[in-house]
Parts: sequence; structure tokens; C-alpha cells
Amino acid sequence: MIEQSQTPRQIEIIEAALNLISNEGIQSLTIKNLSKRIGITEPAIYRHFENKIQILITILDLFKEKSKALFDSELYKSDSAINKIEHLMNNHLQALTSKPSLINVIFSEEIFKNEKVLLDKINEVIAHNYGILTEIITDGQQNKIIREDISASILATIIMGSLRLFIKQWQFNLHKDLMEIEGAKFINAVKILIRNPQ
Amino acid sequence: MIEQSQTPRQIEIIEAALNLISNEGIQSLTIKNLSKRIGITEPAIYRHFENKIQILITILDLFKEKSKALFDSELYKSDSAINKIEHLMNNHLQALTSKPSLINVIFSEEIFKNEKVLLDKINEVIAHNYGILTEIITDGQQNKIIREDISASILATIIMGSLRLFIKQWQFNLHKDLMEIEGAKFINAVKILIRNPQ
DNA sequence: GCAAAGTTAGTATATATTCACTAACTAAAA
DNA sequence: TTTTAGTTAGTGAATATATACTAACTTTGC
Repeated sequence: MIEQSQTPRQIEIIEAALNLISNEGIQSLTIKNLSKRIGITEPAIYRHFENKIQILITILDLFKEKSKALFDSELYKSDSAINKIEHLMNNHLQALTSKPSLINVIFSEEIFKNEKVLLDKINEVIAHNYGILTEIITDGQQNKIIREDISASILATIIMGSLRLFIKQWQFNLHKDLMEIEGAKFINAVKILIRNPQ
Repeated sequence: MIEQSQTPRQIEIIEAALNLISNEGIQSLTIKNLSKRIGITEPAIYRHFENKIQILITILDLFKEKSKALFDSELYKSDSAINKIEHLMNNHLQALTSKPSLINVIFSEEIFKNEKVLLDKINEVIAHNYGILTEIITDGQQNKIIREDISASILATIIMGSLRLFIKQWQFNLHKDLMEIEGAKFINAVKILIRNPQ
């Protein structure tokens, strides 16, 4: 499964696609719009990608890679579980604020419903991240840092779910400064909640 | 804003639409599929609804009404804030397990993106519920039942966000019995988290 | 000179919607 | 009471548009 490096035009196409998704939603990711943005004709797109699905697969692979790197790197750090989770959430927020188009990718499962390959890819990423997060939480519980009166899997659901909604709420006013302040408050709240009381 | 009662055929169409959405996703809600399900031709649909958007608007109004009734009724009860929230989550889960098609409606914002009327309607519902929930939480904080070290709005985000993800995770195995057990565990976890410690 | 990247012109399919018309029923007029 | 006019809910055929994709030809850069 070697990642083929992309040609400049391919990168250009992917970037145009991400911009389209970001600005007008995944609905408007059409070959026509795509080619218009780049300034070539529709058939020219097919010189660089076999079909539209391949474009989406490339985007999802990119997303997967980024997301996986984020989560995996945290797992093996020698830090407390709570700090790991804080990092994770922070990095996640930062990644999304710096590339808002990815937000729409995460939330477009519904669109991929008829394309099993795409749906599988997205679910794979989500499941993987969920697994890592649960692992970190379990570790924290064993070290008595994270509360044990709630199962690790439920805590993971609460963390990921609330993070998702938080991102969604801020989707349209991503002014970096304000978002950073509110993001810090939010992450802090989660930390307070999961920390072992007593 | 008087609710026009619907004709039997209109009800039939709405129900067929909900079934379609529920079974094959909102993507497959086409006039063709709709008419096929009912057993009439496509143009006949237009004898009962002006256009496709009107069908969706009717569905969203239905959803709005149901959801609003759920939240509003809870607000004015003379119960503790935590009990109110528990009820709210319980009712929400129950409503969705009994009419799974509604789940897909909640999660189809992305599809409505180009149709401002629809997007507004969905956002309206979400904002309203969020407001009510925040109000209940604030009240609970004033009565020292809910923890005060986290703002009501952040707690609301955490509750709604995690509930949403929980629903999504269970979207495909809605076996009532198991879902009920897991749902109870989940709601209990939220209760533990928001309750005022000490 | 030739391979890569582009163009023009087209296809097939899907989708929402309109059009002209009809059968069955209902209310009004003679 | 029986025509007459009007309504309701349907049909088959057609239209406009969008979309992914293809075939055949041309330009361009090494």
C-alpha cells in the first residue's frame, strides 16, 4: 500500500476540491465546478484521475493519514492520559481551523452512503480514532488519573461527540483568535469532567 | 401560522418519504422512488405537493413540532434539573428508536446546504433545543444541583454532542432491548458527570 | 518527434418539473 | 331531474437541466 506521490496538477485538483467542499459543501463537488476552478475543461480532469471516486478516495486518504498521525503519535508518548487527551483535542481543533475544508469531509458520511468504498474509509478512520482514545482512557483509569465510575468507551463517546458538536457550532465563525479561547475553555471543561475526583 | 391538516394522500406521501429516507438515506428521496412506492406516477405527486421542497418542509415541520413538544414540556415541569435532563435524553432516544427515519433527517443538514429554507428550519430546531437545555442547566446550577465549574453552554454542548454521537453509533443496530440498556448506561454517565460534586 | 495534457463535441443517465389530456365524481342550472 | 360546468386525481409524453464520462482531434514541452 505505497502512497503514490501526486503530480502538481493532481495536487491542484485535490486542493480545488477541498476548497469547493469547504465553501459550497460536498454537493457542489462536481467535475464541472472543479475544472472551472482550475481553469481547464472537464475532460482534462480525467487525464489526472480515473474518475470522481478516485478524487474522493485521495481526499479521504489524505484525511486518514493526517488524522491517524495525530492520534497514533499521542498514544506512545510518555505523558499522563489527561494530557494526551488534551493534546489530541487541541491538535484536532487546530488541524481543522487551519484546513476548514476537512470539517466538511468528516460530516459528509450521508453523501457517501451509496459509495461503499468511501463510507468504509471514513468509518475506518473514525473507528481507529475511537479505539486509540479508548485505549488512552483505559490507561488513565488504571493509573487512577481518570475517573473509573464511567466506562472508557462511554467516556470516549462523550469526548468525541462533544468535540464534534463543538466544531460544528464553530464551523461558520472560525475566527482563529476567538475560536482558540473558546476551544481552550471547552477542552478544559472536558478535562475537569474526566479527571478522577476524590 | 395555522397548521393545515393534511389529506390522506399527503400523509401517505410523507410516510413513504420517511420510509425511503430511513431505509435508503435521504439521497434516494426522489420523486420517482416516491411515486413508485405509493403506486402512482411521478406527476401525480405534484397534485398533492407543489414541489419536492414542500415535501421536505412538511417533514421538517413535523420533526420540529415533535422535538419542540419534547423539550418544552420538560422545561416547565417541577422536577430537578438533572431529572429533567434525564427525561429529555430518554425521550429523545425513545422517539428516535420508534421512528428511526427521523435520525436520518437530523443528520442530513449537509444535503440541505443549498436549500436555505430547509437549512434554516433544521438550525432553528437545534438552536431552540440548545436554548432550552441551557436554561435547564442554568437553573440546576442556581439550585446547586449541577456543577458550576463549567458554564451551562459548554455543558449543553457536551450533552447534546455526545447524545448525537451515541445515536449515530447505534444507528444501525437499533435492537430496542440492547439499545435501551446501553442508553441507560450512557444517560447515567452524563448524570454523574454534570452532578454537583461534594 | 512524440508523449503528456489539453480541447471540442458528444453520449447516457438521472432528476425535477410541465403539458395536454382523461376518467370519475360533485355541485349548479334548466 | 337531468344536463352542464367544474373539480380532483390521475396518466403518458415531453422538457430542461445536471452530471459523469468518452472519443477523436490538437497543442505543447522535452
